[in-house]
Amino acid sequence: MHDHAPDHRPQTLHARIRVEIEARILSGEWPPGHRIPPETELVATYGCSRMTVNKAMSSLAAEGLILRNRRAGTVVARPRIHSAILNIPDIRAKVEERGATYGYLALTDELRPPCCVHLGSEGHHLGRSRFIRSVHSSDALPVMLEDRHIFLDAVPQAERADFRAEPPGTWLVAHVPWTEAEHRIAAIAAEPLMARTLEIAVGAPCLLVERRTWRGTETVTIVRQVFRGDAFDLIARFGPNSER
Amino acid sequence: MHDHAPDHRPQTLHARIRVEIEARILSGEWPPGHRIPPETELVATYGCSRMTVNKAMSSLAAEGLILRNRRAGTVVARPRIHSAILNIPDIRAKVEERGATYGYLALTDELRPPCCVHLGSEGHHLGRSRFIRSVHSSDALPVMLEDRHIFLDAVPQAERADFRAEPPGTWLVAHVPWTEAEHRIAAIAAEPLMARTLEIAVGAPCLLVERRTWRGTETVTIVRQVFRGDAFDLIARFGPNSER
DNA sequence: GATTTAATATTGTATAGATATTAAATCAGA
DNA sequence: TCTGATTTAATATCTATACAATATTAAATC
Repeated sequence: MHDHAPDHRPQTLHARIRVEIEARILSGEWPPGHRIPPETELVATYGCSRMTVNKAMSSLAAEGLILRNRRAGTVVARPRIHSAILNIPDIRAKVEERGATYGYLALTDELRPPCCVHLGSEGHHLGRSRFIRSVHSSDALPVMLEDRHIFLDAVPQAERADFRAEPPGTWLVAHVPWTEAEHRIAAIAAEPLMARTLEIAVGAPCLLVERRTWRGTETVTIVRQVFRGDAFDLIARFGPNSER
Repeated sequence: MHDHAPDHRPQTLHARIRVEIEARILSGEWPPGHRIPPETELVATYGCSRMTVNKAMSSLAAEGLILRNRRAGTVVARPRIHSAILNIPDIRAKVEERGATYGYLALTDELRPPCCVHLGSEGHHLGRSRFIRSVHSSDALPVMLEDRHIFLDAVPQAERADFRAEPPGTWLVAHVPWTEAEHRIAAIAAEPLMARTLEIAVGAPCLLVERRTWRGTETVTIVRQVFRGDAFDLIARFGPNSER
């Protein structure tokens, strides 16, 4: 096994500038809304021409990580909702968007010792986590059951957050900057516990969404959501030039 | 209603070059693998500097529409599989990747007159279509039932294609260039016909994927796929800098 | 004080030229 | 025929400069 984190130092100058700024954004050092130094200043710090800085910044802008405006300058973009699939963490917004009343109830909320998870191929060691099991409802009809781990190494503030009123998903999108996510989506039959909680028959079809979210290399959260099959669809749109 | 196709002529030179080349790719005039004139030649045809051409081409490359190599030149990329969700059209590849034997059987194959579809909000008028209902199996176990329309206005060659041996999804990815797609994913209970075809119990959970695919403004295909819930998952990965 | 006008900072676009990097093509030598 | 060195075509990067577009700020005017 010869993989010491393969030293992805970029070869070119504009790429170096790009990743340095990107790193500051992803690490949270430059949070959404933070103003990025103007090109002239970056030219001075990196000792290169403005075209080179411009190339780096343009590419970050093309990725949606920053917003640029003439005279107004450049700021870190706030994390946009990526695709409709990622909308699901914000089930509250989805429910309210339809004019229904959103409801949330935490059933379990506890700290868990470090554990190994086997989602995906190899088991990665993850630190302490806060575990929340909750039910989410639309107009008093329970539509989703959620088991969520939030890993405190990545998000230490989560230890003191109050999840009795605010759902952890909502709290996370407000408090944690840029993330990547991996999803597994499947159709399953409701097990007795799910069926009782979601008020459906045992064996009724449910949509299972398992999501693991990262910031950089650290795992932020792992969620397992079970939706009533008759109440929720996922919508996703892709294309070569989608959502740019 | 004042929307005469809002004249999206680009304001800047590099944008103009970009969309002109993009148009040739999306229209199929330059199919996957086609070699694009080198920068020096484009400089001559557009009468601009090489940096300007380079900016246009770099942005197409960043979007994955073209592949560029020093000395080797620039070619149109072949439509890559976008995300694991879009992998599903290529169920054949998925099955064979696991070492299983892929099987395909067309149950219905007919031409249908122009129709209106109501997927999404408003009903768009779509022209004649070829309709194929088929079963896809893994090691002789039926795992997916597919109803597909291919719209002949967008893909006239589809009228003469032979779908007895080759699944229409496979044929499409090979013959139709860049597309966008919209998906709806849901969990449903197997209806009697599905249950009989997929050899499962009536009411068993199934994953439903409805996909509508476009090229430019024309609808290429609309598919409705029902997967055995116990046999298939979807995997999707997203992030600010995913799949670049 | 409100409104218009001018100055200014910042990004966007474009040019011309220099050099570096890569990989295909060609050719020389064994 | 194979191998290895050399040429060469193409993209990649970088610099320096100029001007354009635009939003903010400051000044001037009513």
